[in-house]
Amino acid sequence: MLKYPNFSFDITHQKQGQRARIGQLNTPHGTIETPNYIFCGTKAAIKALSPAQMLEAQSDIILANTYHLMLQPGADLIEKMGGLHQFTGWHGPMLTDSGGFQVFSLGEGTMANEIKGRKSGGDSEKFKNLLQISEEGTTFRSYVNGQKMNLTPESAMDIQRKLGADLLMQFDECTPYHVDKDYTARSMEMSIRWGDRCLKQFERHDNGAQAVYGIVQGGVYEDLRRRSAAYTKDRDFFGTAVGGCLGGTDEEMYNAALWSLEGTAPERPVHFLGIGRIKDVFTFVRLGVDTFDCVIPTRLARHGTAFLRGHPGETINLKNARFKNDPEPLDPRIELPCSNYFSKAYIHHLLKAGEILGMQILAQHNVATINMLMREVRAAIKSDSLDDLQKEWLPE
RNA sequence: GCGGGUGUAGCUCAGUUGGUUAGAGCGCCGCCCUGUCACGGCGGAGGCCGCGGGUUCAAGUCCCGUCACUCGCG
Repeated sequence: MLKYPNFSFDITHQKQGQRARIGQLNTPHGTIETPNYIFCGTKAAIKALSPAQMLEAQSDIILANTYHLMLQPGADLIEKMGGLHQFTGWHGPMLTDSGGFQVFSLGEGTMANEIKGRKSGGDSEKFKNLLQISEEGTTFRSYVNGQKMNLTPESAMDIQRKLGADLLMQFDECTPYHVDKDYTARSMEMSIRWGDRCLKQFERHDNGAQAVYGIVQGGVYEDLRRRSAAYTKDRDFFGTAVGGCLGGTDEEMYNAALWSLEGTAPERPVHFLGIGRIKDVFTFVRLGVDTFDCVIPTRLARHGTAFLRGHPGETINLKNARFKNDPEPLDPRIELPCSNYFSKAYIHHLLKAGEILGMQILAQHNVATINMLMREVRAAIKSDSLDDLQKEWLPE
């Protein structure tokens, strides 16, 4: 039985009858307060931001991706370089995703495209790299050099062991949206078997430095979600992650998450894979989610969009002409030049001129804003004032 | 002064032997992005085709004139 001696999750505050909670997630590379947000450094880099800039923005934890790093530069090299912490210079807690999502995204394109029936923006050639999904695992072509590669539950765990992050994900299949319940059920059952293989492989090399999360699948179907949740609860996972397709609407997403979380082990940390707009944080913190990860803060930043506290709709598009003459900074409440010094006019100009600095400023601003959100959410859970805080962040 | 070239979208240019609502790239305006193959994706606005005549059923395309810019020669 797996014990995870160097990890623990302490729930320090939870009001009777509510799922929202404050916790401390302890890892060999430090402790983070939860709820918290894990920023995506897919290829062992937060796009446009250095570790120092991430710390300035008060980030606690980041994530990297098995799939991308196995292709380039390879898990063996990162192991040789001392693991991800040493390699990247990020010395706080880290999580690695298992590569399961890429099995899906390479076949289908992005989640949003798939749900909305778009096929990856017209360039479907880009997404024909997936060769096969079978009980054994997956076969695909490297987007780096076209080489045929494969990923199995065992190899996903071995690679994550070499990468050396603190928190690991089991290998799973992220079930698409446009498949029937039968396919979703079979996919979920396979992810369960894959989860068992992951735990077995993990245990074989376990040295206490890492901890594994099981992933709840089951698409948008209540019985499948509950069954998958019961499975993760029964196994020796350190944490529970909610993954897969959650549906196309807020309501579908809420239900899928609810069904996933109601039956999971309440004492384990809960991670919500791939979700993380401001409204989602408010919604899912109330369901007991402890950590989020999402590419949205950094991707939107690179595309010119800033998260803004108290702005209807969460974001503003700095490329809009209305900011051309706007001398005000983004948000004086954040004590960083990215938010309280540079004018919107300047950021607008940088984006229009194609200067990298524009993306850097917005990326750090978005990260800092989300971190401010998480701090305030934690405080609000403690003082039982989430509703009021939500009104401040998301006015009508 | 003589000879040649060029004038088409904000910019740089395509526009077949004359033939439907004149195109592209960039720029401009806006929308999109939820376990990142992503400084990306989608859409929109915008043209007395230098100007004036003419030939023709039909002219951005041919002819004449004119203006501007440009190159060469005096």
